[in-house]
Amino acid sequence: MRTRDLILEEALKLFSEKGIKETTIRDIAKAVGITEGAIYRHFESKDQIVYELFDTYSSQLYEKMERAIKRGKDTEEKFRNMVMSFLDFAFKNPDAFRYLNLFHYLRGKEVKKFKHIPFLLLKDFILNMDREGLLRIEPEYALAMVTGTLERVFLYKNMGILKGRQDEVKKKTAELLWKSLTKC
Amino acid sequence: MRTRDLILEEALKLFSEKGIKETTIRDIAKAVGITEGAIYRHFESKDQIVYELFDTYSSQLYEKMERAIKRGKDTEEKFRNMVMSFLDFAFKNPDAFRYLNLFHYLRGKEVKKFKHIPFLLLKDFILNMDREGLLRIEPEYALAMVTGTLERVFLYKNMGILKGRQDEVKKKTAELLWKSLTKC
Amino acid sequence: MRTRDLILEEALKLFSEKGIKETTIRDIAKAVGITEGAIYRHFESKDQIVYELFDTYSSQLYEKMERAIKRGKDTEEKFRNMVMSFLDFAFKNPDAFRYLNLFHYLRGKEVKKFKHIPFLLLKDFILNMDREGLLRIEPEYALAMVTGTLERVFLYKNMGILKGRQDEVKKKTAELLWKSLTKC
Amino acid sequence: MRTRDLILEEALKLFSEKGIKETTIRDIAKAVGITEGAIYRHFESKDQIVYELFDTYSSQLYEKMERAIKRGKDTEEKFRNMVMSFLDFAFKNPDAFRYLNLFHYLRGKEVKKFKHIPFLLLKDFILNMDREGLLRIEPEYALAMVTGTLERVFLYKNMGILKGRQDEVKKKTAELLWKSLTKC
DNA sequence: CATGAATGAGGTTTCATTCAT
DNA sequence: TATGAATGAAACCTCATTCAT
Repeated sequence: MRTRDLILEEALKLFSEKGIKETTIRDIAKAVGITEGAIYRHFESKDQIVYELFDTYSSQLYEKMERAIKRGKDTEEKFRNMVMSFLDFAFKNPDAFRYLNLFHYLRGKEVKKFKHIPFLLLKDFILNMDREGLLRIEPEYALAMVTGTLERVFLYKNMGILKGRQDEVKKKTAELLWKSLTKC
Repeated sequence: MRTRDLILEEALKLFSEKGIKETTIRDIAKAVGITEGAIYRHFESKDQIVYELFDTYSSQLYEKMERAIKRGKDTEEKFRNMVMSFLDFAFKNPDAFRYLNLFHYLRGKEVKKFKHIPFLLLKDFILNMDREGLLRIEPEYALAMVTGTLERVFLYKNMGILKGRQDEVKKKTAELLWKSLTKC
Repeated sequence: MRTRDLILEEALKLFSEKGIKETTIRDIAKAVGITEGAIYRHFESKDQIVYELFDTYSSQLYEKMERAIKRGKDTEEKFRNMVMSFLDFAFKNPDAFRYLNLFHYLRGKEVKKFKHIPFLLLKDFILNMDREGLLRIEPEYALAMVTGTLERVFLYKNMGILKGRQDEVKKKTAELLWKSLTKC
Repeated sequence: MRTRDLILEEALKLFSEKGIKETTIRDIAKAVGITEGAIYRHFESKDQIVYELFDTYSSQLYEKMERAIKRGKDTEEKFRNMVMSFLDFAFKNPDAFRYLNLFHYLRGKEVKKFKHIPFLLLKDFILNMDREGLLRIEPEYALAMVTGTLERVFLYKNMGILKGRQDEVKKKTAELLWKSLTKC
């Protein structure tokens, strides 16, 4: 069953580099070192690969964030842990993270088939912060700021615009977001 | 020469809705009410349409931001004007804005063929703020926060997550970003 | 729109000779003298060709039989006319007739999408003969005998087993069936 | 050697239900509960399965009819026995019978490889009836009527159009055909 | 300027068959 | 004998682009 994983691995790489439509089954097969037909012994269709990759990694990120939140003593620590685990996942799985981001601009309704959407976890957390009276801005703006900043921090780190060690970046981003969101 | 503009108009709509690869020349022709062949009277290729749309709207946004900056008396007003003009463009041309965003995750090098990249204007502005000693965070982080937040504010407004009048949203976002970036 | 008809014509020929699954789009394209892609300007799919051919020719046969029945003065003449028009169609459109027969053994429920099924006309006619007290055998057996004999007469005529002029064959078959069905 | 028979059994079922081309080696393997490769331990190719099934069942039907004929005292009883044994086979082996019928409209020359073709037996019998002066119609028409009616009686019985016990149907059909063929 | 049929390359998928285990 | 992954050819279909009209 090694081949199946190889297919997923190479598909993820290619999808995140070139886009889903731009990646052909032949591209994937070539990357794995098999023929096109062989892929269909492991997956029913290209769509299934697309789906499975999304499901796997969004669940993975979701659970990582969930665990990170639980590890925190108070809301601030929970928030920082969550942000840092988010970036940790992105830095360790850049392809997967880029891949997950492909779905922001493409779908919407179809995403509801999936078990765990990290975005929803983040949203709940921030709504909770609001209920606790911690936010100095409306929660929707806070959400936009957190998700947007996190995505860009990853992007700019990967593009070389943002320098420094990963640990440092994670810490600084958590710090910066917490301060921006909460009453000074 | 009206047809040419109609083609661009419909192509923009379709590209931003379904994606570039997912939109066929036939789709565009049908939307305009002409046939496939006719498109090639006006454009050499599909790529040319893609290119021209990007060029047009990135220039438009760039110049709008440029003018907004000039209208400000001091750095704070310049910043607020820039942010607000950015969102103004996005709200008034949602298709164009979504379209421009398609290029963040797909290309990179190829973007260098274009005259005016709004991102570069923003970047320069923030570097300048840093030089003036206004930032309380490193400029790369500031850049990530501004670009990310702006994109998400637009996205969430369009998805209905973020409510309120456009004017209000623009003002609030400018306010929030300025406060987050600068020393309290 | 000539090409569209040519495609139908050649598809009919090939389907009736080799079978539907055994005939490829490429076979049809080659027979017409165009490329495979061109077929899809005229038809959405292979299935649509299959469907349209069935619809066209089953309607045609149905209506031909309907007119033939109307031309008869009494039941006997109506019956003979119907049988003869059935064979007339088969002899003049052997491919179409063979093609229609392909569906006896393949489908069943799906056939209900079609407007005019010759079989149903025949069935009604024979049930009517029964109500008039003309049959010496149960109507279901009469139906089996008529449909079965007609199909085989066509088949054997085409295979050369059954000799003689078409007109003769039509008349003899009508005679033979009428006598077999009715009280001597 | 049980597996070999199971393969034939399931292949027959699938072929007669869905058609030969429409049935894959994988379908057969799954139905038997083995894998694709295993089939090739027992058969050289799919074609061999197709061939062997035809050979087996056409011989079986042929011999059954032969024995039935021998059991009759005079021509009428021989004829009735033959017809009834034919239907008996069809009712007891509907898949096999449907399968044999697939070959009427598909092949022609290739059928000559086979030892025993029931059709030829029937043909000889009827030519003999003609020589004995028993037929009131030309033998080719008689042949068409017999083969056609038999096939349809089976078909309509299976489809539920023709009701009644199998024994009854067999007897009635034999009666009806004998009367239709011979001088009253 | 416009039509729309046609091309040709390439995409996804299917499937009989082979082969290492 | 059996497995099941892999092959390779071929099937259906798509689509940017060309071209005669």
